[in-house]
Amino acid sequence: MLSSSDNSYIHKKVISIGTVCELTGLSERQIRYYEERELIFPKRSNKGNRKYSFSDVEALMDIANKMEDGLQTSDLRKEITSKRLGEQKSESKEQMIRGQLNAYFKRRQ
Amino acid sequence: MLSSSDNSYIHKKVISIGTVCELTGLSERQIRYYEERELIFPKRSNKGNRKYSFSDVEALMDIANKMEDGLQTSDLRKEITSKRLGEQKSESKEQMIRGQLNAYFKRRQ
DNA sequence: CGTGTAAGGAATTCTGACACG
DNA sequence: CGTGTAAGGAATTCTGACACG
Repeated sequence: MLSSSDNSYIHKKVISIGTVCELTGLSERQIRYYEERELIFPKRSNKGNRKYSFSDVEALMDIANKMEDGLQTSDLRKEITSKRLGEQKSESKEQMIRGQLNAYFKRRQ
Repeated sequence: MLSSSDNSYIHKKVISIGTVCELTGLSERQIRYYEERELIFPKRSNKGNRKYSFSDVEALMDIANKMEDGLQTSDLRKEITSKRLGEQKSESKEQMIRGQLNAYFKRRQ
């Protein structure tokens, strides 16, 4: 029971950051920052250029949505960790609620 | 009955030429030349950079093999056209034989 | 015919830092 | 905390052309 399908190409790291920006609507700054916070893990080419897979792109779109909902990168980091431990359901429910509350108060400002 | 599978990502043109070189072992020059001969059709980014799909990469590896077998780009061009017309079998058989003969004589030189 | 290469320019990407808040 | 930006450098990509054969 895998969450992401194992189509030969989805995990190949071949897309450079500019193209990822176009696909996700995120800025380079945001994408690099999410890497710094260990939410995504691009490969590096010989000369040091970041290379992303389609699954990275999917992950980034998910991250973008959750950030909009008011979650913090630390929340998303925990989510990734707890996914590994199989405790996803209860954890993410809390975070979903917290995010929605955050978003609510942001709009009220 | 499609020859290439329709996995969401295989046809997305997101790979830049340098990465295609790494994936195929071909030079930039060769890849651009095969485009000039209308064997592949990359997209262009806003600023004019070529973007290839995984299916383009597969096509290039096929092209590379056939060029090694002694076929010419014009042969491969015909092959593509005849594929569209559904006359693939007889045509490609001739070309295969021609290619093998060419390769044979090349080695004899 | 198919491919290498030098040429010059334009666009891409990288890092570390300052800024705001 | 998350993101924008200016800075300077290095690597990428592009086109048109000459070369060999």
